[in-house]
Amino acid sequence: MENMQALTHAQQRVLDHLIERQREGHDAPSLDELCSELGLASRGSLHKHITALIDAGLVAPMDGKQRGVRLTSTALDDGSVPLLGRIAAGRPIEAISGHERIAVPPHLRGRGECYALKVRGDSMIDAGILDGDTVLIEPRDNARNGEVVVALIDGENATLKRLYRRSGEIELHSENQNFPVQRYTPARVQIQGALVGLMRRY
Amino acid sequence: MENMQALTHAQQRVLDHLIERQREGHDAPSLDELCSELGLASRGSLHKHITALIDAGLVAPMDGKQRGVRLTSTALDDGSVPLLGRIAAGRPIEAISGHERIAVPPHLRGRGECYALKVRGDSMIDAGILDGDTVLIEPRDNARNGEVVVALIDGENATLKRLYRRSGEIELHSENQNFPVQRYTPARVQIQGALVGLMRRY
DNA sequence: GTCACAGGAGAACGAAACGAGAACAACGAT
DNA sequence: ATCGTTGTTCTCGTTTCGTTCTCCTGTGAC
Repeated sequence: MENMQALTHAQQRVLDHLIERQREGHDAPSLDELCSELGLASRGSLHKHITALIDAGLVAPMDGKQRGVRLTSTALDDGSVPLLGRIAAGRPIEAISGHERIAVPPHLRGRGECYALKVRGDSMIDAGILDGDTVLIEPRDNARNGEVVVALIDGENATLKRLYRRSGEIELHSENQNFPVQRYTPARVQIQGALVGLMRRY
Repeated sequence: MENMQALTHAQQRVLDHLIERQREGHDAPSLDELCSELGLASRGSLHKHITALIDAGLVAPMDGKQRGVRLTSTALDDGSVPLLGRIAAGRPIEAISGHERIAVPPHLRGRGECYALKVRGDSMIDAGILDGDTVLIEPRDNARNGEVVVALIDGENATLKRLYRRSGEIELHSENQNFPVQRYTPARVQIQGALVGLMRRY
């Protein structure tokens, strides 16, 4: 946040590799291991980059400890995901106070970043999405036919619905017989993300 | 949480081996046994690592006792849970090969130990439990009225059903109109666990 | 061209990790 | 009592590792 000067090419490459490593569950490496993984022949060069990353606050300082190369929480993926709010049919997303986060097992997440929403209401009950469930949303602006998406209508109302494209129109299906199918012109519907996972506690 | 300094390589290796051992049901080893299993030649070195793990709170202190190497509960709790098999209506649980485990966020777990099952079939679809979902089961031999349980009928068939007690009988409801309600005498129904969580990937 | 700079190679040093081995005390079985 | 096993503690040498240093090379700006 404070020392926000851009990283050089090589520093970025080291950081990317560290993040990749951690995502795959490897433990903290030694400098020699990192060297061979990065195709370097000298620890000294690598050490320069790591100290630069420490100065940038992206890597935790390793005070002489062996295998001390660890990512800082900012760059670190601790398996949690921001819980942004509640979503229901026909209302905008209700923001949840503060910056709450919720733990999510890796296999429920998509590839990239995603966020969580609490479901309010029974509008998707026939899709097995109940009131109180937590859904994981991968931010996207497009979706395949039949995917469940967070759709923003007229820039106002965000809802969780199953999306179909039919002859120039967009159909948003509530999976609940009591709710009618909604049809809109593509211009009115903006896709904000797609459903990639669900968690429920009993 | 308190003394959370990273373990060294060798310490981690010892800890991993101990966890593996315990998960496979072996009893507590002696230092010599551990040495040969780990490929070490000296008890002294191993003992140093074990005391380090004790300091880290991952192994219970063995005050001179023989075969006193026991793991702390925190060491065993890596946020994963055994994935025991698949469950469907009317068939016994299909064991899944090996000792597979699956990561589960802490808030989905009940208080104690629990395990995971993959759901096969649509018999609980109206309860929002779909084919392919992963359910978290807390082992118990009793349940409150209306809870979803893993019930073993006549010691043979395990199913996931909603349980009600009605006038001396036990009713097992499939949450699917196509499946009839099953009624049994209490003697024929054995409760194996209760549903505490659910995960689904899209 | 000169200059600055990013990037890498390699050597050297001190500290820590690691494992071997020996020695000793406590304990159990024979 | 005696012997073997086990936990514990110690020293010692080797390896690994982080750190620092100097030196070399390419590149872009001036």
